[in-house]
Amino acid sequence: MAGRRGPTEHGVRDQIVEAARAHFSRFGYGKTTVADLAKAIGFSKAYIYKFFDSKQAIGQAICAQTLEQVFASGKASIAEGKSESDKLRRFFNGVIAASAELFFEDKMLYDIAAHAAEERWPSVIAYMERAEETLKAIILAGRESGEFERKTPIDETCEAILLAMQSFMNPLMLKHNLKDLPEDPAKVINLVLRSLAP
Amino acid sequence: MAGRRGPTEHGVRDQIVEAARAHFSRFGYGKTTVADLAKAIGFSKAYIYKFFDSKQAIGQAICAQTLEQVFASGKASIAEGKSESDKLRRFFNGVIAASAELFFEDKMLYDIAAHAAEERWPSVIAYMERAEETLKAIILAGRESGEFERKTPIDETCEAILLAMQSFMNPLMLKHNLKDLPEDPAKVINLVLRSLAP
DNA sequence: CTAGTGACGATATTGGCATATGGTCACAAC
DNA sequence: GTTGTGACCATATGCCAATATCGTCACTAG
Repeated sequence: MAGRRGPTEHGVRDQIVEAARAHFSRFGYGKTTVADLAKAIGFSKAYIYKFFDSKQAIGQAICAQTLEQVFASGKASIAEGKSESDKLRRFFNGVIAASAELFFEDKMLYDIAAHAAEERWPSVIAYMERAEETLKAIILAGRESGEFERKTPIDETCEAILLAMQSFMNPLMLKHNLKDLPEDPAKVINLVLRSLAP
Repeated sequence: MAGRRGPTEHGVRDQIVEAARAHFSRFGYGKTTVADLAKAIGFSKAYIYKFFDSKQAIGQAICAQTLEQVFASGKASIAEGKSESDKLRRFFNGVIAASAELFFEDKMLYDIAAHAAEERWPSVIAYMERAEETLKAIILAGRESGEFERKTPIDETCEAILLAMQSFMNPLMLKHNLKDLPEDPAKVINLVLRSLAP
């Protein structure tokens, strides 16, 4: 994990993350100081730096946590899918719905994610990689069952789909596309499914 | 035309636009004052306002001009296309190449376009509408010739394609996708063409 | 050794004030 | 009528000192 320090497993690290999540969510990243976090957990500011390289590293941790939840939401939506097409549709809808909810219900955390996307933080890279893995599994299953075409190289297919969905998957871009949810992503998903037809 | 005033055809209007283009390009929108423009054309600042509602209206004009050139670049690329698929590919590649060139060669003007996209200025709406028209013409021709499928409603097809290509067509989003040009858009175009297959 | 901190330097950030800028208007010249 | 402007106001911007914040380090306690 980038930006970490000291003992990997440690109660204080968890306390820091917990306090950071609460503060970032309520006051925003910019308006909370690491002194605030220190006060919240009852230690000195210097002690925080035994566990994290920087304030930004704490931001990374919160962002990773947040994106993890968004991703989990998409992953969970897959279960209800009856076919691989359906699973693909539900996966994207799930992720997008969770992202949009984050935007409306927890704007401060959303802004961290958007900033992370802009700066290409590892948490966003990891999030995209996991999305790609999940997508790949669905498509391979669909190819196996004859639901999808098999000619196009699998990696190109996955990359292309994620690029096409980028406007809705990437928090930085999604925020400019909120007004036509969920219709717009549905249109692109339909296009993607047409492109997957055997 | 939004933000305009006074005589539609007028030499001074053209002078203003010309001076604005030169100044915005060299110093940026923020760093050029309307007094600068007035001085450049040898009139008083007040006279500028006989032709434009606001400084932003001048920015709109420059942005419209810039996007017009980008669009024209894409439109011109179509001519060399041998098939409708080829035309579609060339159109997007042309637009994206022109946009990228603008980014690297005329960053100041690019920034105006990106800002316009963020604020949904009419010039950007018009640009997207023209792209949609052009795309629609190509697809209809392709449907006519049997090159493309005909089941999907034409408007949904066009909207979906533009949404899928948005990351590269929209200046605001393109700037985050410059590092993998032209491979990344090519992947999405391939996906789009697969989705159009009969 | 581990847990923990106060004090410190370097760098952001803020608040207020002077100035610059966007935009209007009444008016002059023709 | 059209062409053109200086003077003006309200707001935005730039600037600079005071302050706040980040991050480190030497150090203490057990």
